[in-house]
Parts: sequence; structure tokens; C-alpha cells
Amino acid sequence: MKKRITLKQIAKELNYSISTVSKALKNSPEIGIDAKTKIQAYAKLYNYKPNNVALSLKNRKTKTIGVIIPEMVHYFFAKVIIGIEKFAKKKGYNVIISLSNESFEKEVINIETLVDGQIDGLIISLSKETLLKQDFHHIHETIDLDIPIILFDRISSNVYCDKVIIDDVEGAKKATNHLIQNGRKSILLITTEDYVSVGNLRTTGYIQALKENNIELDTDLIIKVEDKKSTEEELHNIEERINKVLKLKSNIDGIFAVNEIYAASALKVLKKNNIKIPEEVGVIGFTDGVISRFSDPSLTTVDQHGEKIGKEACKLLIERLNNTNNIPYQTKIIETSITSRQSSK
Amino acid sequence: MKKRITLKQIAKELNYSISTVSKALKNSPEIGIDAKTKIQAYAKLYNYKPNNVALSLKNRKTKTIGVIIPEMVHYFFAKVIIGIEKFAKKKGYNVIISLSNESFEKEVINIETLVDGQIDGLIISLSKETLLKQDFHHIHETIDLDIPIILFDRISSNVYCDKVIIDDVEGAKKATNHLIQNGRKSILLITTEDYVSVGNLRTTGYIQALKENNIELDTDLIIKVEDKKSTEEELHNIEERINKVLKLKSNIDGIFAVNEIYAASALKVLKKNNIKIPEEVGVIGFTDGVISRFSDPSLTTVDQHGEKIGKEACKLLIERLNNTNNIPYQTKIIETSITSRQSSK
DNA sequence: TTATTTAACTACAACGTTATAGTGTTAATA
DNA sequence: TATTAACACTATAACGTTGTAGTTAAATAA
Repeated sequence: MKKRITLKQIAKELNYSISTVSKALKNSPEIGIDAKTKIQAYAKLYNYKPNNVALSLKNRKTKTIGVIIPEMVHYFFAKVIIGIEKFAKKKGYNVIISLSNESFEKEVINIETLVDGQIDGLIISLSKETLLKQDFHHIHETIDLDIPIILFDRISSNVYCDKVIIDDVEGAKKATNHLIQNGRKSILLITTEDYVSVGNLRTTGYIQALKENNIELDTDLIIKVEDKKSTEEELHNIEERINKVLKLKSNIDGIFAVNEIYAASALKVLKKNNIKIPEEVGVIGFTDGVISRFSDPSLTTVDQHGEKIGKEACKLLIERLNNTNNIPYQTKIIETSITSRQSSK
Repeated sequence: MKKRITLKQIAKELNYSISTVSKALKNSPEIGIDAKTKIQAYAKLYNYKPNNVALSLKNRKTKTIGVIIPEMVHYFFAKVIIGIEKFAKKKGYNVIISLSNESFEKEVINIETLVDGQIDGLIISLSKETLLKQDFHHIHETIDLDIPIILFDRISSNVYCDKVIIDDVEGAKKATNHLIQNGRKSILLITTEDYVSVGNLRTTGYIQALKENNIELDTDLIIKVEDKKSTEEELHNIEERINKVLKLKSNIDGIFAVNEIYAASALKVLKKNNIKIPEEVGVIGFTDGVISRFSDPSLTTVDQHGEKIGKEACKLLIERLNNTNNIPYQTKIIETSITSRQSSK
């Protein structure tokens, strides 16, 4: 109905020039007190708000941050977004979210669309496909266009930019140590294939923890899952594999899973086999999410502090946006912590 | 490094006017074949892309849709966003997401920021606080500004706009009937206080189903939870209340919970009391989420088809944006369906 | 040959801002 | 009294587009 009022309209109505109106509203000392009060009152009355698109064009910045994540239904990513959103709002930025859906192609398209004049900078967690392909031209091209990118969680050492990660090796070590300190010695690891960087690193942490505790590594105790979409079928597959190893190695007394889903699957299999948790087998997962909280027994997890990650990523980005002179790239490492629940005593 | 090239630069470089370049790139018949090929080649070489901010200013539309949801870590909202995002992308729209965090004030601020020239239309699920206050001035003001709003899930009949909802009464009826058809007669309802519209409607559905099946309503079998943040403490509280009723009414053979969390709590209490699920008590939840899928036993749920809701909301919005003449407001009702899992046989 | 059409361009305004430079008028200074 | 400074404003350009209305020069028609 009533479209938003512009400087032009105010100017015309009050018989001032557009410049005067603009300056009056900015409380410029150039403008007389009469004009100021009159203009400000009128603007308030008609609820004048500057048009941000015009401002974006003028200032060549949109005050908008783009975020591209592989998936939405992950508690972790949701948490990260909360962190980003909160910090961005506080700093006067808006957040545009895109989903790559784990596809390289969608990631490329999303970046292109966002970069087309809509955003000042990007925060991205790379898709699995991108990681697999090791093709980062779209990232580099964007950075070349002077649009800063912050990578988080799913990163690559082949990309030069700011990054926010957790110390996956350390986190996995903490998790494994947690089990070892409970007296477990035969710990099953459920992880992903090595091309998924986080899976890989967590495997490393597991191995290191064993070594530091003088426990011999038994490769039969490592299940590497092809990290596809978690369809019912896939889940069933994983459970089958866990079941097999459990039958084969009856002395297993601990399970460390590199994500919630694998941990939940482990719980299921254990219960089906009437193995008491945590008395007979202690279980710990990575990622603190809803599943962990509501599973039965509830899951001890390595908390990644997603909100903190989001906040730090956003902070790095905004710092870079405000700094015209090139500061060197940073990699922030967010500490993990163990959230102890029923599945480990 | 190399900022994006503009029409102006191309014009200068090739010694044409800006208009000629613009038209050449639009393949206008006004421009000669020589100029066209030269300009187009040059544009391609330097990867010319029109500046969307300039276009937004010119066309007075941003091709961006704003979405405001109360929370991010809800599987349902995540699903809705996926639906919105998919459809929006297909139609050339971008999506900006804001979180109200269930706060009226944040909702108001979010709308204001988004409306300040960034978006063409809004898709909103109202915050609990807004519903409680019944204050919708911010919604109405936005609509008055000619910025269409689509409400979904958390709506109010006091707002006149397009809406997308599920039939909560019908869904709750389906759920209750599902239990009744399994031979259950004494069904515990775990719902919210009445001011939460969906809780209220689902309660109604429960009552209707009982009536239609000639089962007498026992108000002792209805637990109404104050719907606050689900802190560990709150959860414990809910479990306590369920436990009490369970002890009081030993003949309970079914439980219908109006959301996943309540359903998960119910499972926990049942298991603690060594009550067999689904043999002794069948359980069904509302909202198909991760918890339901990974709980033990997995939960039968009423699926709200969040993605569909998102898609329909987005569709309604884009239709309205493309239709200058005022079409009457619609309310789309998305069918629910029961996803049968282990918790009910 | 002169008038008219056509082709192939260019100029300009506008979208809504803001910063810089410019213009009068009045008051203060030399 | 002439010069300058202070005040209170206005004009203009620019951000990057696009559509409309010119403007040339050559080609065609009368």
C-alpha cells in the first residue's frame, strides 16, 4: 500500500534539497537547527528508513555474509549457524544461507550466485564431494575477486584462507583416553574412509592415544564406513558391520564413534546383543547433538562447540572485511570438551 | 585483487557507450553484429556479471526471500528451510535466514532489518512469545508496506495473509486412532499448555478421536507442559510428571506426545519402569525427526512433511510477488502421514 | 536532388544514497 | 569601506544498471 518514503519525497514535501535532507538526518553541523528539527520530525513521522540497496550500491558493500553448509539437518551445522547469526547481527550484518547438499556442483553454483553482488564475504564448510575431488578453483577464484572466505570444519590444507576448526586429533585422543581411563583396553573405532578429513584426523587421534597408553593397535578393531547419505539401508549396513566385529572380538570393552549416528548405531547393536552399557562396553561419540542427548542410554560425546566455531568464523570474516590491508591468514582451533553422559561411566 | 568488471569499463576499453555495451550483452537488435560480437567476446573473457545490487536498485526488487524461524536446531524447521531453499533457488531467489529465538522482540527487529530494502517477501513461523502476546503489529505493518508475508506452522487467525499449515487436529486424530486401532484404550496425552496453537489443536484432535471411538475422556490422562526451553532440568521435570501419572494410572496402554522430545521422555520413563514397548504401551510422537529415528525403540510419528511445507510457502510467496493484482489470501493445508516404527505395533 | 527511412549507435534519466564542491547571504574583521 | 569568514544551504557526481529518447550517417524513395 504505502511504499517506503525516500529522501527525495521528504525534500520535495518540505522544500529542501535532497542533500539538505540527507545531512539533516545525519545530524550534520552544516544544517541549521530549524531545518534539522523540521526534517527529522517529518522523517520520524513517516518512518523514514534509508534504502539499504542504495546504500549497498553506494558503499560497495552489502553488509551481508553468505554461509554455505553441506547439510541443514545436522545439529552441528545448525549450532554453527546460530553462532554466526548471533555475532553477525551484533555487528550489523545479515546472513544468507545456502545448502550444497554435499554436492560439488551445487557448491560452485551457490558461491557464484552469492558472489554476484550480494555478499561481502563467505563462510563455508566444504562438501564431501569437493573434498573427494580436491577441486578448489571456485574457492580461489572467489578469493581472487577480493571476497574473503572463511572455511570451517570441513577444510583443506590446499586452500589458503582463514579457517576455524577443532583439533580433531586432540578431540579423538581425549575421547579414547576417556575410555582408557575407565579401564577399557580393547576399543572399537567406528570411523569414515580416510578421504573425509575429519574422519581421518580422528582416526589418527585414536591411534595416538593407544600408543601413548601402550596399547597395541589392532586394525581389526577399526571399522571404516563409506560416508554416504545415511539412508535406512546404509544404517542397517553399518549395524551389520559393527555386529560382525563384536562377535569376532568378544573382548571389546569400549567403542569410540566419530559421529553421533555411528555411536547410536553402536548402542543399538550392543543392546540387541544384551551387552550392558556402560558396564560391559563404554561408548563415546563425537559431536554433541540431539541424538546423543535423547538416546538410551544417553551418549557421552566430544562436544565441538559449534556455536563457538560459528562465532569465531564470523569474527574472523568481519575482521578481514574491516581490514583493507592484508593480514596474514589465520587458523583458529576451538577446544573440544567431553560431555559425560550415561554411555560411559 | 581483480575486482569485477563493469559495463563502464568494457565501454571505455572498447570505445563504445555504456548503453551500447548493455544492449549488446542483452542481444538487442539495435546493435550491429560487429559491436555485438566484439563486446560479447570481451565480456566473456573478463567474466562480466551484472551487479545484482545495481539491478535490485533499478528494478526495486531484490530477488531475495527472508525467512524467520523461532529455532534452528529443530529438525522440522531445518526441513522447512530445505524446502524453501530448493524452490527459491529454482526460481532464482536467494534466501536470508533469521532466528527469532522464540522472542517477540527479536522477531520484530529481524523483520525490520530484513524489510529495510533487502527482501521482496517474508516467510515466518511465529515465536512462542508472539503467540502468547498476540501482538502482530509488526506483521501487519510489513504487509502494509507491500511486502508479502507467508506464515507457516505457528500461525494466528488474527493475521490476514497466506498461510501454510498442517491439519494438526487431523494429524492428532490419526495418531490417536493409530493407537486405538492397535487395541489401546487408555491413552496418555503429553501436550503443551493451550496458548501454543499447535499443542492446543493436537489436544483437540486427541479428544475428537476418543469421542469418535466412544472412549471416555479422562482428564487425568492429559499432561500439559509449560513449553519452555528444553533444558536438562525441564526434561527431568517432564519425566517426573509422566512417571507420576504412569504410577497413578496403571492401565495406560498408549501414549501420544505432541512432539518428539515429549515422546522421547515418555520412552525413557517407560523403560525405567520396565514397561515393554510396544507390547504393554504403544507410543507415538508428532514430528518426524532424528530423535524418533534413532531412539530405542524407534518412534512411530506423525510426519509433518516439513520440506513440502517449505516448498508450498515459497511457492505461495513467489506467486504473490509475481502477481501485482491482489489475489485473495490462501491457507494451504499439508497432509500429515504416519511413519510407523517400533514403538507402536 | 531532396526528403525520408533505416541502422547503429549515444545521451540521459532514473533507482536512493552520500560526499565534495559550490553558492549566496549575513556578520565579523581589517 | 572593502575583505573575509561563517553559516546554511544546494548542485553535482558517483555507485552500476536499463529503457527511452535522441543523434548521426548512410541508404532508399520520391
